[in-house]
Amino acid sequence: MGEPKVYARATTPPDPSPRDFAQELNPEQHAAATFGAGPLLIVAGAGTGKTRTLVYRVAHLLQSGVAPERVLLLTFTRRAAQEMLGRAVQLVGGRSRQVHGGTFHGTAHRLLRRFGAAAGLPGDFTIMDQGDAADLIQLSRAQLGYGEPRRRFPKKETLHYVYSRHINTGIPVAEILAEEFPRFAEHEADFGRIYADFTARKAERNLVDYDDLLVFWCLLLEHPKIGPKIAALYDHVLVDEYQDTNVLQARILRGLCGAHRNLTVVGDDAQSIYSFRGASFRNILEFPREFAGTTMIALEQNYRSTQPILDASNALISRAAERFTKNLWTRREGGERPWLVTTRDEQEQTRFVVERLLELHEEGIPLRDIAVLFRAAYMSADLEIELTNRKIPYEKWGGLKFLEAAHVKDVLAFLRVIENPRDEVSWFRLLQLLPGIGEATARAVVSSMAEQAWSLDAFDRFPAPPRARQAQARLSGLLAELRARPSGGNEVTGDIARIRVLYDDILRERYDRVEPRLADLDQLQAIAGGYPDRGAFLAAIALEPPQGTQDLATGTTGEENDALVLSTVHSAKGKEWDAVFLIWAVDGWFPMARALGDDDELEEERRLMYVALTRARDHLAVTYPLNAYSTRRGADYTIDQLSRFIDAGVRETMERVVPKFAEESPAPSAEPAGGFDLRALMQRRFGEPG
DNA sequence: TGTAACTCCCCTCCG
DNA sequence: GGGAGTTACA
Repeated sequence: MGEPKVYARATTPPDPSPRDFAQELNPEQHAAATFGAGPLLIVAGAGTGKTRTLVYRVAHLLQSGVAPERVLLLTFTRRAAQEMLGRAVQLVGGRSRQVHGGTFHGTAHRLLRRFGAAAGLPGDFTIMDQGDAADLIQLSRAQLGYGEPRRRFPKKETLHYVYSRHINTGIPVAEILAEEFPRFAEHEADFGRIYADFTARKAERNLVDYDDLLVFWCLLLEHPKIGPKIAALYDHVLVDEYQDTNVLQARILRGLCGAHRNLTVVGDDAQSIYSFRGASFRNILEFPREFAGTTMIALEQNYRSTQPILDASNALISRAAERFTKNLWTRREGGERPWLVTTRDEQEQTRFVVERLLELHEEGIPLRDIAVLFRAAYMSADLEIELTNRKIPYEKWGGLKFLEAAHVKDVLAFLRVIENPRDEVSWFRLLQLLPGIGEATARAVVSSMAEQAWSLDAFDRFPAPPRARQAQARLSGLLAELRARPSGGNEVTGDIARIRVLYDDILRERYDRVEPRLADLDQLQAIAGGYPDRGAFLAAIALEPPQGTQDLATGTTGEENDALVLSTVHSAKGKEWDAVFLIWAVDGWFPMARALGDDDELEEERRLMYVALTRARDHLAVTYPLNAYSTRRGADYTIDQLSRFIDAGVRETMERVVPKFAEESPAPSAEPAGGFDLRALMQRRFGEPG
């Protein structure tokens, strides 16, 4: 629902004749793909053909007569589902397209539009993203009188985080506060009051946040009348990346599969990296207990990486405390050891990465088969500048999203109040765009509109301060005009164009860096062209936000332009490249400073680094600078140690490298506390004379 | 009383 | 580069 339809062909070719999958899979993969009925847990290490197995399992089900629309495939991103179903088409033909595939949230959305009314959820609800939800909580907070800056009170993001954590994990708020925010424990009752208001507010305003999508789905499934109806839609449910699901999602699966128990989940506990979304790797560890009679199949043969890369990865993860034991191995011969690269500072790290990737490129590796990974999006800033200077094309995945930019949210707010006149968050945002109207006035207007059933008249009549009058009239005229025009007919782009007649001037006045922001709006307009109506556009953009710059490129699919990939490790999940660079492998960066004091978080950082290393097929380089500029200290300082995860055992599996240019300027004076033999490093590959 | 301009501070990961 | 907190001004 609501996504642009992209079909490769106008007509479907005849289904291929049945194939013998035993020839195309290894014994474990084959057993998993052709498994019969009942709960199945596939524990699949990195690069062991997890996706392939799942694709073949879908194909097997269809080939053995299961109707495609009775199969549900839940994946981490919508794109992953499309990719898998596309591959299933190759195996068993176009029927695979009718398999229901998508994310938990996307599927929840589809089902709620269809069945939500019966449970008291109107069909035309608006989906809020995380920022919107926090803004709405802020309104609840102000309403209840917690707005005054008296004692230390949690900010809206914290309020929302605790709420979301409670919903997704089922842990009582008091417990979350005690464990993670002891300084706010005394405010527990206030949290409760704010959450009650927030929940009521969402219901009155017809707003639904990410957590609600799952909660409502879960509640519908547990509804005596509607639950069985939804559960009866599917005979088989398959879940990818199970290690990144939370207890709420597990509960949904119980409701969905309780009757037939045909549930297949695939995952790798060693790659669980989404605990901040309430996911727990214990979910996958406990699956066999949760679903009695589970069959478990482990995939350990790796088809991606060379053995030296696997050796380093295995060494890294072997320190993890709790896990299904598995050791990756490969039949691939040879391969060089991963490089551990010491540089003097960030600039030299950048220089190393650029020179080395150009070298690999000259050896014939396309840029798009090379990736630079990092813990957090901002860590690639220096590299991006250099790549731009050198005119090396790149695309960046993850990090600060396009949709979080203030000017984009502004424009979406116009569309949203047209779609849902009760959208308080968007009204609040729009009102503050008018000159002379700030938080207090906006709040007063919104509450008076709430009393008047959110009619546009109510907006028209409010006594704006004199200098806002003209803008008020223009805005009112625009909204009336857009609302009068029925949505549809591919005209969301037109809507945005009209909005911009009014808004571009506001943008110019309020923000700096006007040109790139206007360019963002051009892109937003282009994206909107792919959707049939405003509702579909707004839902899609909330549920499947464009992931990187590539998604925003208009018209092209990216096939013809060869570009290096820069990505956060999180966004690199499930992907692979011929050559991978992991930069900033230093304590405080990776693992991040705030994880250092918490064992669970530290373990997750370790798994995250494991994900990073296992993305590489042939070449892997882990780099770290010895000095950094710290904004906190306002000065250069020496880094204490490289990432604690790269301990002696891991270093043994790696080749130590110091870039040649390190010698062109004075070497760092002191050996870092982590304790490497710098002189030995200097002798390596790059340091050797000639 | 409320807005707007100013300063300071701190900064993950994502559906 | 944005949000929270502070201050000057209508």
